[in-house]
Amino acid sequence: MQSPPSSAIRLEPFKVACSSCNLRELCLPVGMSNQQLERLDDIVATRRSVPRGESLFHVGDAFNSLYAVRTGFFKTCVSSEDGRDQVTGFQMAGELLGLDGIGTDRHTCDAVALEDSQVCVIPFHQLEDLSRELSDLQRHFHKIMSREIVRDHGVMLLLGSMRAEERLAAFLLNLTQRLRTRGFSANSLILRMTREEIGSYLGLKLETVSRAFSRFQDDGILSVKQRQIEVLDAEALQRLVNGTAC
Amino acid sequence: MQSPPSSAIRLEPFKVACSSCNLRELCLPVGMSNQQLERLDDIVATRRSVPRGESLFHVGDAFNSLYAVRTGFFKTCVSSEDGRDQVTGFQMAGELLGLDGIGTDRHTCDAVALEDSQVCVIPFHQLEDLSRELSDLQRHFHKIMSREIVRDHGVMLLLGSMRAEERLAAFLLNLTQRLRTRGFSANSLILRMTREEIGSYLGLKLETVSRAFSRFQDDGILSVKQRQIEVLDAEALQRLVNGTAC
DNA sequence: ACAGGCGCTTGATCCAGAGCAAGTGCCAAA
DNA sequence: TTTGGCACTTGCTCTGGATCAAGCGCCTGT
Repeated sequence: MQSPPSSAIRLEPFKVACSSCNLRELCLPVGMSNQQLERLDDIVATRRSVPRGESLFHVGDAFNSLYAVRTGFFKTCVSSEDGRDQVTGFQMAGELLGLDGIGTDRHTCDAVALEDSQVCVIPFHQLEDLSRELSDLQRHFHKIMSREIVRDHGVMLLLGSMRAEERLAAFLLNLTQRLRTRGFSANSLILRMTREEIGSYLGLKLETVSRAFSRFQDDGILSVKQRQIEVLDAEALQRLVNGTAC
Repeated sequence: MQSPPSSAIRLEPFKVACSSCNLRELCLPVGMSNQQLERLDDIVATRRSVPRGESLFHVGDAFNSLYAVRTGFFKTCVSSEDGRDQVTGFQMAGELLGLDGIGTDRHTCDAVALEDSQVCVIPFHQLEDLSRELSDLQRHFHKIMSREIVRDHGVMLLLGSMRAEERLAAFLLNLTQRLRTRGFSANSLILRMTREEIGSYLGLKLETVSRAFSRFQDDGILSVKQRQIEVLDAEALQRLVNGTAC
C-alpha cells in the first residue's frame, strides 16, 4: 500500500514562517494573533516542492501531515476498484490538502500537482496538540473542515441536478471567485487543468466540456483560447447557474 | 432567515447519559474511557424528539449544537436559489448531524426526520472546550469530520461516474452495511425514504429508481415489496458497483 | 368499511450528453 | 526546422435516463 518515496520530494531547509506569509489571511492562520502565529511557525517547519505531474500523496499512503498550498495548483482524485476516476477538487494557494487522511490514518485520494507547486507541511498530531492550547486555532480548523463538507454538498448538488452548461458555469464562477479572493483579475484566467479533468470533476465527458466552452464563446459569454479564458459576461454565467436562463 | 421555533421541539427533562447509551460504540464516545465519558455526559444533557416529517434544523438557522441520532432516521438536503433540491445524506442511529453549520455558524442544509426520531443535543462550544481537555475526544471528533469528507467524495464518485443501476446497488450495499454494523440483518431492510428521495440522493428521477428496483427484482437480485426490500444476491450488487457485471 | 391521496409502477416518447471518429493546433524534442 | 504527440474541437450517431402519461395499491383518516 505504501508508495515508494517520490523523486519529487524536496524538503526545503530554510526557515518557513506563517507569521510572515502573504497567505496568512487565507490559510490556516486566519484570525490568529501574532503570538499565536509564532506557535504555529514552530510546527510548520518545512516546505515541500512538487513538480507538475507529480503526486503530493497517493491513496493508501500513511497520513501524517496536512499540506497548505503555498504556490501552484493541485487536483485531488479518488478512484473505485474498477478504475473509475473522479476528480474531487482543485486546490490553489492557501487551501488545505490531506483532510481525507485523518479518518483512517491513510490518505483516501491522490493529490497531483497541475503545475510546479510548493506546499507547507503541517504535522497533524502537532497541530492537534497545539489546537488544544489555542482555541482560536482549534475553532478555525473546525471551520475549515466544516466548509470542506459544505463545499462537497455543493458539488453533490451540481452533480445531482444541473445540466452540462450549468455545471461549467458554476465551475467557472467558483474559480474566478477564488482567484478574486487571491487578488487576481476576476475576468481573465488560465486553466491549469485539461478538459478531461474538468469533465471528471463535473461528471461530464471531455467532449461535452469542450462543446460547452464553444457554446459560451458563440454566445459571447466567454472568450476561449485553449486554456486562456476571458469572462465577458459573468452575469450570464450566474443566470445559468440560477437556472434563470432557460 | 430564522425559522420559527418548531412545534416539534420537545426537550426531554430526564437524565441522558452517553456512558450508558447502547450506541456508545458507534457514536461520538467511541474509544473514550469511562472517566472521559462522564465528562461528555455533563455536556450532552438533553434529548430532542423530532416527529416524522418535521425538521431538526433548517438552512439559515443559527448553529449551536451538533445532534447525535439516538433513534429514527433523517435525511439532509441542500437547495440552490432556484429551488433545485439535493438530498446529501441519510443518517441513522449513532450518526452526527449538523457538522455543516460549524463553518459559518449557520446551518447550510435542512435535516428532516423520515420517521419519529430522537436526537441527543451536543452544544458545540462545550464540545470544543471539552475536546481541548480530552485528546481522545478531540481525535475522534476530527476523525468523524474527516470520514464525512471521505463519504462525500464517495458520493461524488457515484454521481460523477456511475450508471443508474450501479448507483442504486451502491446505495443499497451502503445501507445494508450500516444496518449490519447496528446489529440488524444484512439481507432484509425497510426503506425509510421515498423513491423520490432516493432519486435525489443518487441524481436520478424517481421513475428511474423504480425501474431499477423492478429490474433487480426481475434479475433475482432483490425482492421488492414497496419499501420492504430483501437482498437475495448481495454479490450481484457488489459486482454491479465494481462494474464487473457489464 | 370506505374514500381520498400519495407513493409507486409501467409504458411510450424524447433528448441531452455519451460515444465514435476525423481533423486541427500547439508545444516539445530531435 | 521538422516531427510526433497530446490536447482540443467538431460533426454524426446512439442511448440511458428524463419526461409525460396512465393506472394501481396501500396507508390514513373519517
